[in-house]
Amino acid sequence: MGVTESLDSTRAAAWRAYIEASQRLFTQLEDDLRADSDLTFADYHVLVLLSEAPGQRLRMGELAGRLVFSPSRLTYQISSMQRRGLVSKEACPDDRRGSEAVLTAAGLLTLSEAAPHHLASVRTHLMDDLDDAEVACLTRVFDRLGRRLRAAGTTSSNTHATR
Amino acid sequence: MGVTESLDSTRAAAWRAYIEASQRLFTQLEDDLRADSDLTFADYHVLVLLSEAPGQRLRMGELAGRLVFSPSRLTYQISSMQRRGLVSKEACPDDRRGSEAVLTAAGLLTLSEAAPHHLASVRTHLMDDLDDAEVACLTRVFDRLGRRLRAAGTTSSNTHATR
DNA sequence: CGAGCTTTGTTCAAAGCTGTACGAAGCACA
DNA sequence: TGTGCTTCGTACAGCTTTGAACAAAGCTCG
Repeated sequence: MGVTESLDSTRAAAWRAYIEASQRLFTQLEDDLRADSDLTFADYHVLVLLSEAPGQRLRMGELAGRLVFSPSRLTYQISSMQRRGLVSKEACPDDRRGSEAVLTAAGLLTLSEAAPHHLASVRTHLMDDLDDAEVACLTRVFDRLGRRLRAAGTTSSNTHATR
Repeated sequence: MGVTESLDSTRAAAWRAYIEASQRLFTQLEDDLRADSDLTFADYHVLVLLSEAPGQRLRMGELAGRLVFSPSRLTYQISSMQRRGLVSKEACPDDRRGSEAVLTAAGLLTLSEAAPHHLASVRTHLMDDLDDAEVACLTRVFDRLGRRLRAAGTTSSNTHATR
């Protein structure tokens, strides 16, 4: 019997469906990805972001921000990828504190081999089932949400009205 | 430029927005939860599921299935909660292989203290910003997705049309 | 019954992730 | 120029998660 009151029942249902399905979707995509490529979801995203960046390189901090990774997690992630030859790390020319992750040729190759499978997997598990209105709705909702959370994260402070 | 071709651009945008915002949302909720309760998102969900189950107890497998946890992860999760007194573990009467997790009084109390804060956090970070049509859309989309993935998981086999 | 196959949950080692503490730079302003 | 504050990324210790290997029951059919 419901501790769930305080979220009206249609919203509670939405919330649960969203959580559970997302969880399943992410694990499914990870599994597929690993089945045909030796990459993690995280690895894949690093490769995508680097491949799109000018010079195929990004500052650690920038990368961490976009991936929604803690700094230490990113350090770990990148050194793991470095060991496997997917990226290299260079000192940042204009800020001697910083370093940047750079996509290697091997990394780009790996990405280009993995991408078709991964995208197919995204399509079959998620996108093929959505009509255009639904896609539009998701985009609207999650764009807005992402913007709000990004903003909230920047301006410190714990703003969920608890008292 | 883009390895992203093969997903039309509106869908690619939807996909990215969804991934990033979800990631941010989950971390935000974890942080809030931990800030006012000593619980993890996982802990919280275990407590909710047990509190709703008849007899406030569930088989390990059942729980793992609903949480989308691997068996070993659930074993670890439950023993951690057991150490903290939130649940206990009993042998299953009718199947001597099995065991069930049982909610303790302390667990229930902890949940009832944490729930209002957590639900407030879900509201302010997500739900308050959604109009009814959006809620309906999310429910429809993720319900369907969840059902499909649940089914796919059951009937083994790797069905993402790769070849 | 009882020989094999399946299901349940745990264990263990290896890998991943978090938070805290730091060292090294930059930056501001007297 | 130098003193203190901030930002960048890393290091390390400890916890979490994963996957493979298992033991213990159940189940099926001859």
